[in-house]
Amino acid sequence: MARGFCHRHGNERPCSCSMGNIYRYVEPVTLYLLKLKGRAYGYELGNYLREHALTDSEVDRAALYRTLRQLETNGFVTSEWDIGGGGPARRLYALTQAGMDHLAEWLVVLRQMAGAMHRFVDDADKLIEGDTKDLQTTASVENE
Amino acid sequence: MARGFCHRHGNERPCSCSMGNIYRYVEPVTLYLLKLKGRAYGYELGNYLREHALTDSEVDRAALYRTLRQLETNGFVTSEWDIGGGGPARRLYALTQAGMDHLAEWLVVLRQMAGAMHRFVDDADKLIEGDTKDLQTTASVENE
DNA sequence: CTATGTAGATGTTATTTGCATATATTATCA
DNA sequence: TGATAATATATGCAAATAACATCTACATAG
Repeated sequence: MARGFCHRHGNERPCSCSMGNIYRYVEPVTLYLLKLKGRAYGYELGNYLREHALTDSEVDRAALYRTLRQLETNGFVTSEWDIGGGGPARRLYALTQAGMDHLAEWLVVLRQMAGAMHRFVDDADKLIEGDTKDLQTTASVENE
Repeated sequence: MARGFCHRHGNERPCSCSMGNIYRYVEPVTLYLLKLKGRAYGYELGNYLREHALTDSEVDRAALYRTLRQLETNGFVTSEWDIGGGGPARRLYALTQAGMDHLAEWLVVLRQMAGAMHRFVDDADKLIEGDTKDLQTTASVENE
């Protein structure tokens, strides 16, 4: 639980990397990407994962592969080998109906969390108004 | 990573308890409560923690105590024993300036995360429109 | 004196993650 | 041809976290 600025993402603003480990929400984002792409393999999904990430923390490829296997165990995705294309064999994943429903469940949870987080930040902002230096302003000035 | 409805919080809606373990954000909420209450002891904070929680998951008292000690180690709070009042001795905590700044850092991070989460949910909602049963509607109907 | 509630702390175990590494196939280029 | 780079999946292990149970200690009600 070090201080908020991390070496990976620079010093413009506090970064979730350095606020203690925050879950990376690999599962919902993976389900979403699978729905978006129709069918895809792990390595490919790994390339889209970052731009849809919910935190600053990058998702480890190992975590993604493990998540996909777990999702399959739970019946949320199916997979089959794709030997055809160039390069090493790929395990093609696709969402099941259960997976679609599970994504919908995640959305209910995440909407709730986003709301709670937003309210918390607003409340806290009102509370500390003036008592701390404005981090964003300070940082953007430092960056000129 | 069981399905989304949990035994602790009933069946009205999917619950973060059952979506795999999601961090409980004990640290920022603790910092916020300390700022709000001025000075307080762990057991007391434990009673307010739930209503300010960012997830459905309840916070373990042990986790709260450990977080407070950790915050002290990092210089974000100070503590002293309060022997005076009836009952067992209480360890009274108070925020330091560094703790205030750290809370401000958390707010930057959480605001960012809340935004990302909100956008994610909106995007995904558009994507799955119609493909899944509407969980909230279904649940509220089931509950009549 | 026992039970209960308050208050804080610790130990054990399980899960999750990050990092390093293994393995295999194809592509590229000298 | 041989070296090596890129693609693709997977596993082992250490460290961090979390849940749950347990423990000490004090006060008060009955």
